[in-house]
Amino acid sequence: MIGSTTPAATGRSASRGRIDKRRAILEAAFTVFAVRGYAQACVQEIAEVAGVAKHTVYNHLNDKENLFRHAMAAAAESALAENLAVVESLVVRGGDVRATLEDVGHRLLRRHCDERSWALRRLLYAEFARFPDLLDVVQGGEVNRVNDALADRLARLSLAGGLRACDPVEAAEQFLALLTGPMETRSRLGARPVPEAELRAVARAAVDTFLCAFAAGPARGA
Amino acid sequence: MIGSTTPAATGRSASRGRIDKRRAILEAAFTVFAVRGYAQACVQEIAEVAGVAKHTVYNHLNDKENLFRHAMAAAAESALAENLAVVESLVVRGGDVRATLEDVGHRLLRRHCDERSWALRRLLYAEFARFPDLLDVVQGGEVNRVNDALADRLARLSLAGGLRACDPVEAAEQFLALLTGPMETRSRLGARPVPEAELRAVARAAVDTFLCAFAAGPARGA
DNA sequence: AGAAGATTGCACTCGTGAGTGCAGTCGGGC
DNA sequence: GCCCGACTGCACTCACGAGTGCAATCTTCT
Repeated sequence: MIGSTTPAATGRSASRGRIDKRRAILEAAFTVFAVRGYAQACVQEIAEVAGVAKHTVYNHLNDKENLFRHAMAAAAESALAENLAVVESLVVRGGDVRATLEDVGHRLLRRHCDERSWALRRLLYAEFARFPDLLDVVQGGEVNRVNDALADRLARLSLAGGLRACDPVEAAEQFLALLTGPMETRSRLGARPVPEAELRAVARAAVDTFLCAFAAGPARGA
Repeated sequence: MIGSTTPAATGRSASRGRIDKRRAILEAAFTVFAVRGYAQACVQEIAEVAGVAKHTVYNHLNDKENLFRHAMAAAAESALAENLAVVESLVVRGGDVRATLEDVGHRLLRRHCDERSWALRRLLYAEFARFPDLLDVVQGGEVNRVNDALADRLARLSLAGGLRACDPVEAAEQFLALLTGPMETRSRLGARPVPEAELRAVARAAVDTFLCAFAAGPARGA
């Protein structure tokens, strides 16, 4: 969606119409903001991409600022939901902790590396100085809550004997760090699409190291 | 320097003068860009902060774009030098690998969390879409070279028996990830000044986990 | 059909900031 | 003392984009 240059992904066919223009506007806004940045993005273009008149944009969201905030919030919310869904799926099956962690890690990495996620992070970094509250809207929900959810799961895993006793929050923090840290360089801020195999390799390496530190008994790397 | 609001850190006393105005301009430019972002920063203000006439800015650097690029390059270069200096100091002393790693990790974290570094990263993220070559100027030198230098040191450490045999590049990657990853949330994109004790704790935790995975013999956490 | 509200296209105001031109000033070298 | 080049202050042009007003049109509800 982000990379799309086609003018109206949502509402061109029903050009003059009814549907949820608002959603189309927010989506288009995020797309354009992602490409141009806040200041360079002009409302006119957002309206065009949304397949809507500029006036309509101002009808739904009064300001460019408001538009930006809501677009970011919407994007963050959907990204958060995706990540949480992945984390929630981390359940203690038979006893194959390694495979489970690798799978979850890999899926988290895929989310982390897609275009929308990178755009969200770039915009957050970019406009954070001018929109300090953005951090609460985006980061507060995005990173912290994923970390907390992961900590919950790791705690369960620990109690079930899959991991050694540890501070689950710290463990989650390090697991996520081992996953996402290496991507900063590998995907060039999202400019380079990282092949699946590489994602898998990074996830495997992260789990290797993670399990060396946190596995329950006589654990050992691959 | 970044947080300073005083108009001329370098060249106000010798207002009409000779010295290296250019350096003052680049520094002022980075300061202003860091606070306002590229688009919102106006050349007039940069000139004022540098203690220089707007015209002089255009004399030294033709464009706002050029100004931005050079300011970023200068800031990145100095940041890189600082980080490399820290990594270079990682030498195999007696045999206290853990203490050495913790010290280096802690100093890297301090660099990573200071205002200039965060500003540099924020600007890179922010304007990367409009200045794709920025990544070569900044990131190419910044992250990769620090990683490479660290990999060199870890390889030496490994040969000397301080670490188990491993891919030093991957080890360096994970060590840096364990260090910087947790800071993303803890310092709120650089808005929250992280206390020394916390930096030290993160460094210790990173080294703990790192050594669990990469220590030579019968290594074990703290 | 008719009314109400949303939507549209267009033209407009207004502020802002990049970049330039010019005339005057300063400082150092000859 | 004088010249040259860098620097300065000021006023100016110009492009761009946010936000508004208005009249016409469409959609939907009754």
